[in-house]
Amino acid sequence: MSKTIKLTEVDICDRIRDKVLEQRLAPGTKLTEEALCEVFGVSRNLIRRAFLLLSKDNIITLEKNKGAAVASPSPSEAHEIFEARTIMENALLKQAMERANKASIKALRAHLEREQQALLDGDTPLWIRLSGEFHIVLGRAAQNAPMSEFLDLLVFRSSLILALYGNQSAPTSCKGGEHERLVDALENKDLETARQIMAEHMASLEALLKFDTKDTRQDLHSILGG
Amino acid sequence: MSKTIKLTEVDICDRIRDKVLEQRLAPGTKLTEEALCEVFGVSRNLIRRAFLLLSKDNIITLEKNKGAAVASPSPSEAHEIFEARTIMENALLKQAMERANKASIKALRAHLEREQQALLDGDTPLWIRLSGEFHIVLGRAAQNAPMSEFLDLLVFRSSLILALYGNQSAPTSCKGGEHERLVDALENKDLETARQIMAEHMASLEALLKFDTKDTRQDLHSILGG
DNA sequence: TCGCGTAATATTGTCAACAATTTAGTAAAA
DNA sequence: TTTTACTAAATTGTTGACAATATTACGCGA
Repeated sequence: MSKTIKLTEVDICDRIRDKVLEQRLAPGTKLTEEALCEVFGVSRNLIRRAFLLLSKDNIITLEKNKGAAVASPSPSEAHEIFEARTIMENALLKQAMERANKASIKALRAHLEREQQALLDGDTPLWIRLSGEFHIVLGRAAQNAPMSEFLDLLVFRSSLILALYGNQSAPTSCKGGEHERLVDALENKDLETARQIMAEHMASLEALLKFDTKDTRQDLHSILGG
Repeated sequence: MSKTIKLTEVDICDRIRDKVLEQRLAPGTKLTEEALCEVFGVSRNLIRRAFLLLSKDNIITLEKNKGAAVASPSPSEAHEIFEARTIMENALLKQAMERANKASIKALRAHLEREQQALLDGDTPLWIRLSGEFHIVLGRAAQNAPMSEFLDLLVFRSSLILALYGNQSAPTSCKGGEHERLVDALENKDLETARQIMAEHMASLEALLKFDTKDTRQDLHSILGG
């Protein structure tokens, strides 16, 4: 039997964040304390602390006496986040170019494998998450914790934005081997090429956005339960 | 009589952060819940939530069953933070150059006044805080909330680092009118000059660091009471 | 049917008591 | 004196009950 380790507020955060990254928790979804208590089998106290952390990352909104809801970034916020992300990805790319070693290249290649596999398996949520996580792994290669953690945050928020405004019918980006080409450029220490691929990649992501609102309700148990 | 508005966890965060920015809360200082309850006149619940937020910003460390202490960044963390800050200041400078308007220039000039006044008044803690806040105000001029908020964080953490490793005997930086010259360059849309001033400014800040540990204990009531 | 006010319900916020853990203090033995 | 074991105190972690607030449901009159 699996020993049930006592969950912390951070664990709960991560679980919820993952679902956001997988775009399985839609923006605007109301998160009630009671429901999450059941899902995670913990007390309200812990849930409330997790909410506090998530709200600090702008992954949920927390309004006094109104509770928590998955964040639903406005178009202008969306723009700011993509702008920030473009700048950060570029800055980190430069750092990564200088510092990437065998280990980080290997980690990136391994990640590409997993992306590929998820695509083959038709596991779309996993693939979406891995696509985002690629940029997180890439950021780690720059070996600057504050910066790569900030990028993490922007990647999470990007997921939220894509879930909200992403044009699902459009051919999904990242499938065109852009991630692979980025790793190649990194390995070859070809900063200019890497920058260009990244710029195109970011632009194509942002091009997916269509700013007309949609609204969805969801069942927390089925999403967070697993 | 002044109506005592009910404090939130965020208010308490801010109060503590301010003291960090003023370098009045030394790195390593233990923060007990009970003591802060008295200082702020709130329940432990709120203090614990404030701790959670502060720890997420790496302003305090929070260890299970051991409680909170003002963060005490290691030399390598310090280096990462200054590196990140240098990159972010540069990136934001470019954005600010493009977007700064009358209002932001005015805000910066007003801030310079306050710095000057604090210096004249001999109010060193206030001056230290305002020196840091200058960069926060400058960041705001870039009009990208995620990025400028990230810079805020780095500025706070820089204060911690300077308090820890700063060479107090050395002639303090920022007094040489570097902030003024930055605003001038910004107003003249002279990016190259601005970049150069900023680079020198950051370098001179980092040059103040001397990595030999010191250890201090402090009285929370007298520091946080006001 | 619609608007409005009111009561019932659900949800969030707060607090205080209790449990678990760490830290400080004390005394005995080497 | 130093070390160790043990006890007492202080500190942090957790829980559940209750208060405050918001949301919903209902009934009434127009």
